[in-house]
Amino acid sequence: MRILVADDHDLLRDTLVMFLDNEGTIETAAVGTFTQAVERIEADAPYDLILLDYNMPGMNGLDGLKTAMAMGDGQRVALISGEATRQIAESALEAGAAGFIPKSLPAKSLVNAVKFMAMGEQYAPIDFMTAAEDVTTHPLAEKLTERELQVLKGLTEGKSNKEIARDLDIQEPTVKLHMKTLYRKLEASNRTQAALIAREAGLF
Amino acid sequence: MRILVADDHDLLRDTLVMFLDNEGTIETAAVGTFTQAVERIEADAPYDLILLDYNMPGMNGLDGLKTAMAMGDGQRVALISGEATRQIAESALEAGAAGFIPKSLPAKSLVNAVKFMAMGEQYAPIDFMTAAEDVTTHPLAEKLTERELQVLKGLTEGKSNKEIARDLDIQEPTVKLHMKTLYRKLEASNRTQAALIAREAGLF
DNA sequence: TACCGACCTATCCGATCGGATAGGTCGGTA
DNA sequence: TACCGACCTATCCGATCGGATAGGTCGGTA
Repeated sequence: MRILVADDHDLLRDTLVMFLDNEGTIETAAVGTFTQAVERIEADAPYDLILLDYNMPGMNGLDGLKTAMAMGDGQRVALISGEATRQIAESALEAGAAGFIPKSLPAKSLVNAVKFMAMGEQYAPIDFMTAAEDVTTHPLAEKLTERELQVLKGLTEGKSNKEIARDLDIQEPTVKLHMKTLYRKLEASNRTQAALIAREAGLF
Repeated sequence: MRILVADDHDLLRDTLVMFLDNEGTIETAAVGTFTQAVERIEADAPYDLILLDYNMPGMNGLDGLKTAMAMGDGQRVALISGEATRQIAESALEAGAAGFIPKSLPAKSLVNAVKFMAMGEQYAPIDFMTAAEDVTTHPLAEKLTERELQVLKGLTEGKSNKEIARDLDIQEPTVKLHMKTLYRKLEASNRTQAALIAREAGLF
């Protein structure tokens, strides 16, 4: 069983490699950046499982996950992260990741999860996926309608009303209507404040 | 030598405890939240060194550090973090922390650092403190004049040009001038983008 | 059926923004 | 002294924003 670990935290790498090597049946490789991971996969594929740190250099969030999954003959790739939200975990699993591992997991569970995934299963810690729910599904987001969220997303990308209208295929006055509602709900007095509040709340 | 580790990442706790216990001369206790750490210190003080995770529940950044240091007869406390910036590390050291440990450290160095600190020394990894310097003193900030920074600060607070002008005691046209220059330097096409870019870069 | 919430459109208008143009002060340097 | 960069002010104008007012569709529920 061959596993590749890519994480810029040497400590996690060292630990994981040590625990996995102790299993006897597992052969572990480890690198510290996404670029190195890509090189390694190109030279050494296929792996039974690849673990990618969500916050490592070059990773660019889920982009790196998708890139890695597309490599070779369709690699099994799992995300590992200390800070990622439940939303990110869900997006990763939807995108076809082999699993999601929060770094808050005990070493033993972590090793078990890795073996589980290397055998072809999809893994995510139940408590993380459920417990975090209320916290992560931002209270703000619940107050907003679907359209308002779409408009807000455009705003947090620095777009003008006209651009947002074009992108959503609606008229500019409608965008303004949603903006007005958004300001009220977010307690903002202009678009810049609304954008900052949305970012602050971790939306998008 | 008695050491207390407080970190919500079970993996890190397990690893650290294992490595330190292997030393023979070190007795290690471990907890998962700041509240537990406080209880443990009250019951069990003094420790030769206490390691606190910067991002753990109840920690509230440097507040937890200061609280812990003030306990008992003046505890020696070090910060450990996976995500903290150089600025945070410096603030911690200035506040009198025994040291700062980024989680990117290899396991061996980490254990050595802990022992070093437990013996009364102050520790911080040289490369982290220097290498991060250029990154953290944001390149953006260097390109901006003092006035431009003041105007940008107002913008990131969601203020209008008129409000910024009043606060800085200059005329509105002058604020607009600085705005125009800011858009050019930040490669933004409107105030919302400029505000988001500034926040993204960690300014203010 | 009556009503409601989410959504969409149109029109109007004052405020603000974004950019240009033209002028100035002041401290520091070739 | 001549020049430059950082800063400040004023005026103008088209574009955009923010808010109000009035009207509509459509699916779901009392």
